[in-house]
Amino acid sequence: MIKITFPDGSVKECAKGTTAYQIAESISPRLAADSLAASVNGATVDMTRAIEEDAAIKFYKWDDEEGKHAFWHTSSHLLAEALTELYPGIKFGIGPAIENGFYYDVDSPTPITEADLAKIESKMTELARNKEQLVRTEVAKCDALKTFADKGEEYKVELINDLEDGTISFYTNGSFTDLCRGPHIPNTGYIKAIKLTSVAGAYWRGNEHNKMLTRIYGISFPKKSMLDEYVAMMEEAKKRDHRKLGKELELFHFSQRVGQGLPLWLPKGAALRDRLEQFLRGVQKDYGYQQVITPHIGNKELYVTSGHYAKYGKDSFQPIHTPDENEEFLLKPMNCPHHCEIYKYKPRSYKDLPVRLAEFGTVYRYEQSGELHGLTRVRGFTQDDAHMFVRPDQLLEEFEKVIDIVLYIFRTLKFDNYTAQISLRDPNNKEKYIGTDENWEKAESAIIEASKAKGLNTVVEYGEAAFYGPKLDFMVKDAIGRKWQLGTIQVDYNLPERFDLTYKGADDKLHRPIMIHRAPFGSMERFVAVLLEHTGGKFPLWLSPDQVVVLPISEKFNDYAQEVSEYLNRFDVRTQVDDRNEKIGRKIRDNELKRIPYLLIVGEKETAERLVSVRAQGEGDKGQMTLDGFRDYITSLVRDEIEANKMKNE
RNA sequence: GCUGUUGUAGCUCAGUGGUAGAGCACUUCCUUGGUAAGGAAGAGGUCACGAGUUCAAUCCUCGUCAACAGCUCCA
Repeated sequence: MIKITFPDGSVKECAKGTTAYQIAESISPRLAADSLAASVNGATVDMTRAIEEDAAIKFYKWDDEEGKHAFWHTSSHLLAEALTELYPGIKFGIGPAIENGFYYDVDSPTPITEADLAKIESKMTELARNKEQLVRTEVAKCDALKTFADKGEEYKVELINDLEDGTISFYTNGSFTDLCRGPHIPNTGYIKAIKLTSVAGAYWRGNEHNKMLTRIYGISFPKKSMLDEYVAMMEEAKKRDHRKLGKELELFHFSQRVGQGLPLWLPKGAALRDRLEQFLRGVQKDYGYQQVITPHIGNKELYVTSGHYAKYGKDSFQPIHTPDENEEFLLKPMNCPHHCEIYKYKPRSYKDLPVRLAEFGTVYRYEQSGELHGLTRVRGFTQDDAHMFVRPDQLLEEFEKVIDIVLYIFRTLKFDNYTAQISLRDPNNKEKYIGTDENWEKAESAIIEASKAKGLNTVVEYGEAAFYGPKLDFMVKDAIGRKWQLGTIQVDYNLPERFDLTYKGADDKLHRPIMIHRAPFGSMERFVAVLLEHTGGKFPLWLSPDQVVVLPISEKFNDYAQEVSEYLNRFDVRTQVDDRNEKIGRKIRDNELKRIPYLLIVGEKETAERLVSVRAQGEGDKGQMTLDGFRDYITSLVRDEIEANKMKNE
């Protein structure tokens, strides 16, 4: 342990290896921490210098987030310097490092477009070669204000005004001085490869009532080869875009005439989705779920009762009126109220609980037009929804069971790169949520406890809860590194209250059940999208819309090919025949590109001896098999894919 | 929703103030083949939609719809 004494007399103990930056961060997330002169184990240490040195060393280990952060942050200063020289009179907003690179928001007197990026890039490269030091100066807040006010930097002035009183740090590289708390890399000479990726509009401070600034995005690396790798990766990611693959593999389609964000599932897409549904139905049956079906619309009162109408009513598809205008119905934006009514249709005993109601429920939400994106954000989608009504003593166990289902699904589909996010309410804005503090605390601790019991690697996010309860969200990264929320599990004390749900206890009194909402896929649409990008369209065998295509060498063998196909289909192996008048090489190419898992080539020899020549996707020729042999082979592969991960939860 | 960009054949894209082109896909014919593109011919478009400017608009202007990127949002 290292004992650190700060000038104000406070003492902090840190594990050895803790970086100065981490220490500074842990004391105060704001600028004040930077200028601390701390006493470490008796000796005085300039924390600012220590932070800079940490950063300087760390970017060499490129897998270190802090190091990358410092590197990209310095790059944004370099970008600003280049802009200062190229665009006199330009004003600066903020210029942070982000997950992949950096940006700077600017207000330029002359517009900056994609076409200007090359010019700015070469200016940056030129400046970087000067190996400019990033020089730190510290000034009083009032002096800082004056400096930027004199230069007409209205955005910086606004930022400084929001800072606590005291000393403020500036960093200067070449002709550019910025308000900044660091840390940086030692000099700009380390930035060897720069790519400005795009220009976009962004509102000042993210508020659409503010002025729109120009945001210039870029990424930089200490080596040219690293940039090349990054560019190659982005190109690969583009190939995996689910919108592109969905078109190529004929899975889904959007029609302008049907409407924005309303996907049409094509036969192959529907087959894929159907497989996923059957799979989940099977799992849920094992866990004691009961399937229900509810209508696509519901009386507006249902949502007034649930509280959803007050919260989302005006931003939703507007009510449908009966001809006599006496009643209003909403397109179902969620399934919970319907399921509450199913719970309520008869008196429940404590012996009946948990009641687990599942439905592939299609819901409609009026998402902002600018937010729609392929299948990941749509206006009509189907949730793999279920609601568990449990007694308080069952809450934890039931929650853990749901986690088991989610993890089983992730294992089966090989989603290894996921994170579990505990989404709690914003402690500073409690009025945004409904329900009592007591219930919120109970719900939050149930989620935290269950996650711990299951050994999940979790992050906690405040302000991410639903308005009626906290959530455990499972996030996966897509091919381009974007994070998507898939599975979600939520604890809810509020809806049972609002719908007056009860059960008769052993004490012959009425008690209130607790509700768990959950959707392990999130929605069928989003799940298929993420699955597409995850697999690049090469679905596991059991999910493939077409599992096998039979390729006759010439038309003479079409009859036998047909016979093979019919035989396999009888055993639920999804098989087609490619009887086009094309050469075998052509048929192989086309079907490989369609990512068909198994191709069966049949010619003279196979027809005579009732065999098939097997070719596995991406693996080439696997030799000949008898019909029965291939059937056994493929059905056992399918069985293994689904069963393999099942037992690991115990 | 906001800002910007885009919309030409089923797909990927050229192109022009005087009503359009390529490659792939499609159809027909030739070819009957052994593990990633055989050959020939043909068909296919209200140039997203609506209005305006013009002798003339796919092209210029405005509006609508949709897609893309970013911001904001996500029960």
